[in-house]
Amino acid sequence: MDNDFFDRVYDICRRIPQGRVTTYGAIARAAGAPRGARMVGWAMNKSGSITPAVPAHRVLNRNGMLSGKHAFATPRTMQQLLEAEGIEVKDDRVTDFEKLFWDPMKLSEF
DNA sequence: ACTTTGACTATAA
DNA sequence: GTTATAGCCAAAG
Repeated sequence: MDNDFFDRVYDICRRIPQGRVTTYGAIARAAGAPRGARMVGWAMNKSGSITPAVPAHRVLNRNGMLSGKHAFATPRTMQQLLEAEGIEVKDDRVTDFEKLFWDPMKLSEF
């Protein structure tokens, strides 16, 4: 694949089912950069400038916390989007995060 | 070209 | 349990 790491990240993010969430580490690992979790976040930040836009609100940190809420239109946007998908958010953290966690590699199934 | 920062993660105290 | 520090890699200043 000639796609850049960022493009691969975007592709994975678009594959996240609605009502599910994943972590930067999982995406980075699926993209071939297990140590590039921060780059995933950087790519997400750029997601507002790409097309089609990716559901960055479904990407959380390893703790299931809404680490990137401040990058949206308003810090509240991310939580609202998650709640709109049936995800319960409490104190900037997704409840039952482990239950809603979606592994991109599990779907790709090498 | 060099320094600083960042939507992270893991380990140590 | 939380807080601090280090490792990581790429983009922005």
